[in-house]
Amino acid sequence: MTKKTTIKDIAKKTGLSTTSVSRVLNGKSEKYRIAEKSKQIIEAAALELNYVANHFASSLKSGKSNTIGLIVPSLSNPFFANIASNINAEVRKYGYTTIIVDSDENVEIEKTVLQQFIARNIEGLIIIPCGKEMEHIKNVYDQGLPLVLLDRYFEELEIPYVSTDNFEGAYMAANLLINHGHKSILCIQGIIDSTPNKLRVKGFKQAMKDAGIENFKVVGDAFSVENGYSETKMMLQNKVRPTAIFTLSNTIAMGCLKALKEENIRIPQDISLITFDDHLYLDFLATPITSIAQPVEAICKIALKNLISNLNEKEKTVKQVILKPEIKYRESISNIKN
Amino acid sequence: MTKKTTIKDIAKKTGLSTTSVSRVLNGKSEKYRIAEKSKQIIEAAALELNYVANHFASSLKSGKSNTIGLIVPSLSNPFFANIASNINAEVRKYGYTTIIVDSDENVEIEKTVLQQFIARNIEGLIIIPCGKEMEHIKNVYDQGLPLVLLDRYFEELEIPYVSTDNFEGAYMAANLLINHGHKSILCIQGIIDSTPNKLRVKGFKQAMKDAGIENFKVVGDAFSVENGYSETKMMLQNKVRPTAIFTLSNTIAMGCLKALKEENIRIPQDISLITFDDHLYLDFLATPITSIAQPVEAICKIALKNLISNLNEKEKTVKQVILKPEIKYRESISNIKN
DNA sequence: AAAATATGCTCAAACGATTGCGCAATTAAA
DNA sequence: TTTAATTGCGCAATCGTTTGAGCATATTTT
Repeated sequence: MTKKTTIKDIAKKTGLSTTSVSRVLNGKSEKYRIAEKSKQIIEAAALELNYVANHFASSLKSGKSNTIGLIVPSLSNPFFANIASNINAEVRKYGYTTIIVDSDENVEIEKTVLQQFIARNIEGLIIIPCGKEMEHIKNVYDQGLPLVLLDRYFEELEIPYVSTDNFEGAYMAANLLINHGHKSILCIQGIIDSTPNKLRVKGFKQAMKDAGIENFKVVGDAFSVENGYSETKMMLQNKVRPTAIFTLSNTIAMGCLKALKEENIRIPQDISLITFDDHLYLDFLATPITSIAQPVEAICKIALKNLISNLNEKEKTVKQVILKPEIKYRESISNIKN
Repeated sequence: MTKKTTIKDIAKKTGLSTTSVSRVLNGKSEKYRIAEKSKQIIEAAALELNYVANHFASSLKSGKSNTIGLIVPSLSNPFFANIASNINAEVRKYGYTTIIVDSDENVEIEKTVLQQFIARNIEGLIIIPCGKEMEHIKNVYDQGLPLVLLDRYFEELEIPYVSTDNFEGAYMAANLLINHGHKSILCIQGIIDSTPNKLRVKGFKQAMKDAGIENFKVVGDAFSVENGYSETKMMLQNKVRPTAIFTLSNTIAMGCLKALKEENIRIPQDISLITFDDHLYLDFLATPITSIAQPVEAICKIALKNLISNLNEKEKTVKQVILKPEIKYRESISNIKN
């Protein structure tokens, strides 16, 4: 890069001090009584010299970075990509900049990124943790970094989060299957020790219990297409098959669909399917898939409101918000009552 | 945030100078002959005090940020989200950090973000421009910032890019329709003055011309679901309908699908469909949709290789790479020959 | 034993911005 | 006219690192 213009260059050119230049360029000319004329001269010079403030320098001195960090486990998961998009737009409204990083569902990367974020003096953090560990997050929170967990949170921690009522969502889903007469259900889960997964499984099991159904299974271990695919494939090896599948994420559902298609299993004639997470494309599938939709926009809006208020006020309030999911009823569930 | 540990704290604690601390912590203890013992003492202290280097300070002084910036037009578009995910992973391999920003298909935001990136001393830039303006990009490139355009580029500029052969892709798509006997085709395009769009339209028209077909139309103006939806809806008002639709992106296709479904138009019996951009879900649709797949992974890998080599060598080579797309043949095209 | 080399470490000046304090010069009040 | 208040601006320290230059002490070479 060619040498960048600094505040000094402008000072030299205008014959004013760097102090005045800085003040004008930060919109503090009123406060520090810089003459209107000087202001205009400085602004003109800045424009002419194509000045861009060095973020490092200003941030180093002022301690403000005007940046919100966002860590997501995987941008190739439409659910998270969508969240990223929403957060990004929302953050801008508050005058901050988002920097987004993909942790690739890898806790080590997550930790590294977190360090980098701190090194970059981010003012607030929105994070969808991988879900396996929490100490590092707890640490930065305790050190005073305002943050909000999204989607995956930690029940035992006193840290703000915004998520969906995963228990309820799964309970609703399972119940829907039950009400359609299903008595043999396979649940393909995601990351086993993540809170949403645990709660979804819990909700699922509770529904089973309440209905007195014992013929169910919970398998799988990742929120990925591969997991959905392989678990479905394995299930299909058995002579006795469940009548319905409940996938705990849209990626898992995608893998499941792939496996079913390969084996020519029809939905819902041969097997019923319901999944957590909604997506536009679910409507256009061979059989549109019923889903438990999370209120993504609301989650993002609330998370940000929450975060920003913690940024501004000293005393932190630990708001933990759980929003209700909604069933998007489509044609993937057959009624096999009697 | 509670006060962070600085290099000074470590110096104080260990009784050594900040210089030595800095050198040890940067892995330069060999080069500057710091005693092994001192090194260990310093490392232990850093660990104990939970030291994280202030990125602003070091970047300010050294001029290195170790950061690659990525600007995408919309993370809610799976195609771009996928690119972001790939780039992110690839960048990490080279030891850099990516910061991703979503420009929301808004040139003004794109300009602002670019300024912010410069203020943050990014060392390289990967950008999928909105596609409408290029001066600001040309400017930073001329000032020496290594960058690579992805997907959307500018033919007339001497700037590195990696993209797909859009002309060829569209030509192939159109030809496929023609070979199936289609003689009345609707093309729903994206951002009109973006290069990929222009080339796709050109390829489409060339195929029409080569086949002597005059009964075609090119409509639309955005790479969005809404655009696909409304253009399809409008088309459906007419008594005379095309026999095939060619959508120039997967978002447009999604909107198109929505409209077709609402009006109960079947694919491919009532109308055939082919789209640019592939996605896993296209396989599971009511009728799996034939697509022109771009080699996303290769694009990202090459772009990064390109960028990194420009980072390291002084003299820039302007590599402009065009990769071949591939047809993913599925069942969305009916044969209506004769 | 003196000279040369190696070893281990520090000084202090940057990097580019922000900011508390203070000082002229001008204007208003007494 | 003197004093007080206002206006307009600059000095210089500071943020946390990095780094060229240099300085003792210890070791090796002659």
